[in-house]
Amino acid sequence: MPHQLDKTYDPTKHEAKIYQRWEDSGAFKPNPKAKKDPFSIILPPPNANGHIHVGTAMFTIEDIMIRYRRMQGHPALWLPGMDHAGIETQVVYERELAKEGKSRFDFTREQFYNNVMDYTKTNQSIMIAELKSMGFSLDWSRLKFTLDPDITEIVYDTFKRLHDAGYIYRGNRIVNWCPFCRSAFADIEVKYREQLDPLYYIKYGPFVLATVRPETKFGDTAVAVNPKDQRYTKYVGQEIEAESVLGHKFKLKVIADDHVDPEFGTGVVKVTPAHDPNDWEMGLRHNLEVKQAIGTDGRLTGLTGKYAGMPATEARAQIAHDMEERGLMDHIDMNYKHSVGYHDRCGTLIEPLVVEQWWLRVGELKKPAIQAIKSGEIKFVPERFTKAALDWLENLRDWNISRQNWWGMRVPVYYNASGDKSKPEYIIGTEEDAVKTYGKGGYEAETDNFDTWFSSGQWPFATLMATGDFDKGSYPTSVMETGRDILFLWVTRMMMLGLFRTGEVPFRTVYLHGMVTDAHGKKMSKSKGNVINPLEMTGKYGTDALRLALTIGITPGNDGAISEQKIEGYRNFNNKLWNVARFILGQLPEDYLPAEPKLTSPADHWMMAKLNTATRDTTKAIGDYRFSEAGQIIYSLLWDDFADWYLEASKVSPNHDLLIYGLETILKLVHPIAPFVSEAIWSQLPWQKQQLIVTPWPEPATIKTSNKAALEFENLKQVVQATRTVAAEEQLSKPTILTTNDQLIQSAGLIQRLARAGEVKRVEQGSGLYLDTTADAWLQADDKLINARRRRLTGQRNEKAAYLKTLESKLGNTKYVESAPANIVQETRDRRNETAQLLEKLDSQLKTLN
RNA sequence: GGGCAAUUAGCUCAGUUGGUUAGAGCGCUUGAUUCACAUUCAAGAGGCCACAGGUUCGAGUCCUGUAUUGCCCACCA
Repeated sequence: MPHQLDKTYDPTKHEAKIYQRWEDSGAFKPNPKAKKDPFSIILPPPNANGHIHVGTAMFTIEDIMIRYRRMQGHPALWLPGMDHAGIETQVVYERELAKEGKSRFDFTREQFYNNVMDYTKTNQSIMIAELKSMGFSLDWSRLKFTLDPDITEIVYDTFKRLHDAGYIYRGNRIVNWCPFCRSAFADIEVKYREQLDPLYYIKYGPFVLATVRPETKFGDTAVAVNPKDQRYTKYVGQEIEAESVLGHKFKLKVIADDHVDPEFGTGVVKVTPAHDPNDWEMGLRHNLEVKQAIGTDGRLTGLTGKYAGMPATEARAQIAHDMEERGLMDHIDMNYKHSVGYHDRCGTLIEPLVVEQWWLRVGELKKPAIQAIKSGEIKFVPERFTKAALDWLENLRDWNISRQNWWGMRVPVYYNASGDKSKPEYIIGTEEDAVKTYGKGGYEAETDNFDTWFSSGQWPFATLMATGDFDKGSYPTSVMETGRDILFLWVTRMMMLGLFRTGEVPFRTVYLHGMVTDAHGKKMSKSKGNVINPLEMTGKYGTDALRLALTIGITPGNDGAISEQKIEGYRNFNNKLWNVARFILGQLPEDYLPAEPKLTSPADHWMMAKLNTATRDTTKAIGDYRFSEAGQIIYSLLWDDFADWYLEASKVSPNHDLLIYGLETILKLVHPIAPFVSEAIWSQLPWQKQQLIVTPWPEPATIKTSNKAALEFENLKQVVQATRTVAAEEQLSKPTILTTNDQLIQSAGLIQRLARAGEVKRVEQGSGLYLDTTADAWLQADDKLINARRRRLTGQRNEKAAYLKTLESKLGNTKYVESAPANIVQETRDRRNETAQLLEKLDSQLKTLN
């Protein structure tokens, strides 16, 4: 019997080897022989621009589902991928460049792209190694990258199909422009921050009006008032003359528009269609000219005279100052609080600008997604996100899918530069197509890239099409598990694009996890210094410890706190499991082979019942996405039941087959959450020829357990615990237990050992300290001891008496007896009887003291 | 402004459709320990389940309202 298990479990000795063995054996690939329905999850592709973080480690949830389904006999596919993550990677890379005092403008666009590609590829291999170290049973043979040629081809094809269906258009509209990235962004990529800014009340001909942005006044093409505002009715439709900060006079139309709030400022607003989304809308309604005062570089344009070339932020103060000098400033409110948009990736102030972009018309596109949610074809865990997703989709406006960044997937468009007006303005396709259409040199390639979410929004079907799994039942995928924070950014878009392209939902269930926070529920951030590095933790405590810490005590959709202390606790759990195995294996005879366990002692029946219940409950919990609960059930099964009671009991008379059966069952149950330690122990079982990862999921045993026998052990436990309590409180050493119960006597040796009792004696009539159990057992005690216990006994007695009273009044309530379910009422009756009996014993005992 | 969470032991959190005297881990107190594990064992203390109403035989759980905290969305000249 090879049972040279170390005294403690050392994860570093096992993990890498085990992972290698799993991968080499092909266990991560969906088993073609598995008979059940395919189960598939697409890994949300991590951004290949750094190391994994605790958020990435949360994909443990997916591994749990995959391992569980694999063991259950489903062909389970977990498909890994890597995201080029467009702007995010570019920003990270540019930060690196900045450290060397460089920027992307020190390179050609092509050089830059190639450098980022190298950077990404390097990071990818780091990332892959780190994902492997987490124990993730991803099928690496199917690894995909968002910029792979086959993926790109599929994304391009979708784009063409969308275009042909009339969902794509190119338009010159106001967009969220980031002057640092020199790119437009979607509304959802703008994060608003509340801040204080001066609110300038400037003189505009006959008006005084409030503005935060005097620097945009060169782009003003009207002044607006509310149509109902009596104060200004006479001006509506007129032209006013005002003085420019540059000295000259100019004229502006006065328009009436409902958007203007008469209560705000003076009720007059300058209208700058080129630099404000609302003004843009007003411009459309009133057919106003669009004059661009700020360029894509964030600097003032030629329109602004001497201010041209000045960054907009600087220009503001300068212009305000100059206006004051010229007497054009009425006053300044320095306490104006409002929220201002910043680019969520690079943190630069967003400049609304009018720039031509590619747009996705969502009006029709979103309908099937809305329908799929409403009909329940796509379910959310937790459920409350259903409404959030619906609301978002219903209010969704056209999506700007083009980006002017340098790192990304190019929009596959070629423009007509042939001078031949009979040819189309642009085509969608390859360069070859462009040559065919426009002739050599007769075209210009689009330089815009796709919004990274436009391509990753196609990830489920694109990856499966590229690997050839699409038609083999892996699509729709079973579950999409990802962070709550990208519900709108990613999940809803996958629904729209997936349904458009395939006619089917991309996934049936969306499971959203919350954010991982520090020990006190605070967001982790470098500046706070509270970041937990998953690799540091797994190195110190083992991967399984981290995985358990990310599973237990964490609720779907809610933030979950994690601390080194918590991880350490689960390291201890793994060590406990290891030592349980060490202990059991150490006592097996040479050449032991397990047989079907026979239940002989009450402890056996009790343990078997516990194992069955836990198996059933764990299975149900995992199936219902209650992973935390599953973890807790197993934790308690191993530690509280198996180790603390059954193993201890087995020391008196071991039942090897049941010990092994219990150990194996626990290893199977815990494997999805703690794969390494369970596999490490499993590999020590010489009769097990296949790896645990591919071993069938346990089912409740068919062997009959006796409730009566199990209950006997439960009684014994209570006697033991009650004895321990008294012994601990009164500092007794080896107390004598008296009992009138023959069954207890049969387990005398066991009780003696577990309770550290001196003797267990059969008596005709009990005396001494009655142990608070349903078994008839007493602790032999002299008057001194009983007197010492008197206060406690009285307390106990009063507690029972009060409880009995509530039970009796409950049963005295006819409404309760009539309307509560029969089994609940019966339970109450049983408890009443038990309590009454107990009370009687306590009373008679107290009487002997008087 | 709209929405969603959360509020339960000192801390971090469970508590599945309403039904035992509300649980866990950590922390704390006391004690133990050659015999699988000090990454251990045993025992203990600690809770008006945020507050106020309501529904019900019965509420931590359902409803209404209030407060505090966090998040999301929209608007802000």
